[in-house]
Amino acid sequence: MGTQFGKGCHLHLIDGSAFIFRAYHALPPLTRKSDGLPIGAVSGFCNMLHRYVEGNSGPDAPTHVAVIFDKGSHTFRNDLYDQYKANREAMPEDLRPQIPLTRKATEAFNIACKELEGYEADDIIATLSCQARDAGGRVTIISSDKDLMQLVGDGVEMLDAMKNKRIDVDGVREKFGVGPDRVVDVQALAGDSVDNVPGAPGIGIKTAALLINEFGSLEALLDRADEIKQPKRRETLIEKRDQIELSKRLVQLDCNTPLDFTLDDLEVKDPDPETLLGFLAEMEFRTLTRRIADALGAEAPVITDAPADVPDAPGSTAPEWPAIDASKYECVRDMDRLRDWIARATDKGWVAVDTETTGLNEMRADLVGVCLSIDPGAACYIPLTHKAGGADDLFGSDDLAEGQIPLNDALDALKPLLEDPAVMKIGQNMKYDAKVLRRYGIDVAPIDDTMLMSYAMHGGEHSHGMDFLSEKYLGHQPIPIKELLGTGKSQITFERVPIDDAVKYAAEDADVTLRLWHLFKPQLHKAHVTRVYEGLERPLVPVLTRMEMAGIKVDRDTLSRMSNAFAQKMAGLESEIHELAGEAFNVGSPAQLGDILFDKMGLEGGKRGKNGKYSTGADILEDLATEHELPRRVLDWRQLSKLKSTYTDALQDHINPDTGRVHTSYSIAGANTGRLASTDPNLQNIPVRSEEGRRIREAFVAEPGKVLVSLDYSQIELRILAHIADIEALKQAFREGQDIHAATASEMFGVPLDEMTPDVRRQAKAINFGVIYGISGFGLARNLRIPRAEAQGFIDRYFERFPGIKTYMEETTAFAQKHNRVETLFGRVIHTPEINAKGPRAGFAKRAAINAPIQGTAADIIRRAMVRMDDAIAGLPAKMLLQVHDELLFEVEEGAVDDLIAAARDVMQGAAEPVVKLDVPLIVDAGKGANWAEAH
DNA sequence: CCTGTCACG
DNA sequence: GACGTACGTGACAGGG
Repeated sequence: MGTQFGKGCHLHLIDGSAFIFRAYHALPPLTRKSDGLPIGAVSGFCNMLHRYVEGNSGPDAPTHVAVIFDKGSHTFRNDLYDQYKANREAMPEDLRPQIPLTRKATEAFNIACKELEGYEADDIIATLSCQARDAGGRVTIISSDKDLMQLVGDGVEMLDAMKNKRIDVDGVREKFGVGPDRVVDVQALAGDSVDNVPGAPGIGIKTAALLINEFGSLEALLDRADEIKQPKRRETLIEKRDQIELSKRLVQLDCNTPLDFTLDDLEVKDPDPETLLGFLAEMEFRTLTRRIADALGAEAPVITDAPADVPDAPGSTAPEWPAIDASKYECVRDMDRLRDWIARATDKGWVAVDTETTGLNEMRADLVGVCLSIDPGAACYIPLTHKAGGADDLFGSDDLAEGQIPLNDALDALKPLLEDPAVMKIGQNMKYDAKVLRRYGIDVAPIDDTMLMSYAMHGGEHSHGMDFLSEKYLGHQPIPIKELLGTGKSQITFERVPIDDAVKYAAEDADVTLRLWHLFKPQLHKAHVTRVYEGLERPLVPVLTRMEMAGIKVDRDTLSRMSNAFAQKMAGLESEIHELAGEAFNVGSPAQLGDILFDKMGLEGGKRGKNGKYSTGADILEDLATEHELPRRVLDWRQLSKLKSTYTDALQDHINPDTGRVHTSYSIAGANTGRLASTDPNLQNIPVRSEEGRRIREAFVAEPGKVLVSLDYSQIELRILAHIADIEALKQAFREGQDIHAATASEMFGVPLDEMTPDVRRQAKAINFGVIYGISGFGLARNLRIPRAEAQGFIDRYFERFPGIKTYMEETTAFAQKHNRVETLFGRVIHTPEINAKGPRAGFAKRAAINAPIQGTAADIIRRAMVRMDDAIAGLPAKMLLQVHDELLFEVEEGAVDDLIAAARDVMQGAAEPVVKLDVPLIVDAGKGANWAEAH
């Protein structure tokens, strides 16, 4: 052992990605029994590794071995050619979570596992092959990928593990018609549809080989292309020379990848039975565990058959868990202890993580401490930047408290753990912690999030905050943060909390989170929401993290000027209003306004709300406006007041001084239907409907040299309704690209499309939206300002023309009444706990139940688009900034606008597939401009 | 802290 | 027959 790689050595290089895909496609979609984790590909992968190891006896056995994986979707080839591998299908959603597990499997077999950001596995294989060959050793590449055939020769061979067929120089010649040294020339000409390498159109492998053999090399061929007799072929070679040369650079493997290890690190090692069997048992591979235990002469660990017994009732925790006891948590104050925790977490494969900070704004808050928890009851707090002097120290020293690991030392130690692909990081609302840590240079991954698990399983049932979940599912009330920080004016920040108190609070949070994870993880499967969680909730965390941290540039001067203009106009309106009223009062007070309108002025139609005050909503003032001038003035004043206070004033306070941009925060688990919600500030309700309001969007601008691009789904909810309720007439109208509201009106009222009046169309539009909302005669009447009976007549006629809609509404409410939930097309569950209630609440629940699958499916679709978007635009100088339910807003360099629109539109229009094949096309409209008003 | 109002999809 | 209703959000101001 320990000899240097050289003559007599034999290196095996396994193409890990090929193994994974083979395993995935060869096996049915197996899941782990206890929790439903998809596991088919990992199982096949382990079987293949095992078979490989078993077959490695004899004189030809390798002395060195490594499994090589791809890493990152963007490589230097994408820089050469942005369409490289662009038509690759997205990774199946149930495969993605298995990828890190195959790395872990490789390590469990004690085989070196190598990858390099920005490089394909093929390049690493090429580099190692060259190194091994130059050192005088032999190489076997275990793969059947033709892209690797250029490496064969001089002691380098390939082995197709499936067919157990060796590929040597003759094998390559058989496949390509040329020797390995000319394989890239042939590939450059023939191209590759799988990797989207263009090549020379009309020339395949056969012709390419013929030409290369005739001219000797690609360069000679291109230089002497005019000698070719066939005119078509000659022209192609001359015209497409650039494209062919680019293709060669794409297929040419890089033998000089910067590796951070040497061949000697790849020496064959025997597996450690305990590690390997432990991993296999954790995966619950019964047969394979037994087989390998036999082969190793070790005892097979017991894998229980029963799924983990998970209590659903509050307070009934698993019996082996210790009680939650805040006095038992460790305070980590030196590097030795920290390293110990990190080692234990790495070994375990998962760790609950919670950060403590100076505030709730992730873009501004500073890190104060980090907590880890590995087992129920085993949690620690690592204080980092607590200040000396307690909460009652009025002058609060700025010196750091004693006994804390220097921040940078701790972060350096934590970074490998938090970024380790083989260790699951568990959090409650992990986006918060990920954003904070991202500002300290740490990219937390992979992650699980108990808040999102609860959301996937219990959406609509209850909230998903940690305190609530702990109380309900663990029967434990965590220490309220108020006890540490106080409230109101005397509130302190976490850095002022004495470390001893902080340990109890913070470590408890990590402990609770870990316990919730243990409870929830196996339940996802039973609740049939694994796909939803894995595909629609969890992957959004890194996407939103990037969007929120990018922020959007907002021009303060524009807002400030508008504020002043609004203030002036409001002052003018206010004095007019006072004049009309005959006295001064607070226009902004609905109570005072009501008294003026209905008591003092004696206008008709005063309705008192439940607090005994007159109602003065916009619809009421609108009605009064025909009788008196004052209500119109109030309406105008209110509009300006809204625009000023909520937008032109408040938005300025949200401009981050460090970035000059506004960073919203999206809550993933905020809305019942699966929609996102935007807070601090809400950038999903920036005015657009009124001309005056829309101008606020002029303050949302692109950086110099860049453009804002907006893409939005056209009528997505109506399209989904047409699909779900299966309304042929609507589907047809969408397929033909008709104006859907006009088509509806035509169908309902028998008016030909070319005779349609705006008013009839408007009514049909109101009905279409009403249907999505769970239509009622009252609601439609109010919206259209028509008598209730007339509205009911419209609805009746609508149902007559589109009976499928009525059926959908009835079936959906019946389903909800029976199951207490409804579902989207993608399996998102929305609970409807009020559906069987008595009284008006049932009506609310019914309409919500009708609306939820439609709104929710639309929400799922744009979530899918967002999850795929990063990969789709990876090669472009563009960033996704905002989501507004059916719209995505990007900031992109001017030159790349068209490319971005094409790429993003593709993703959005195809976002339902392959899980759902809609009967209607999804159409995405695009706009661009220097600001959001122009782009939208 | 709750309510009314109003901005968005 | 009466009851109150279009679906989903978040922010701000007023008023107790």
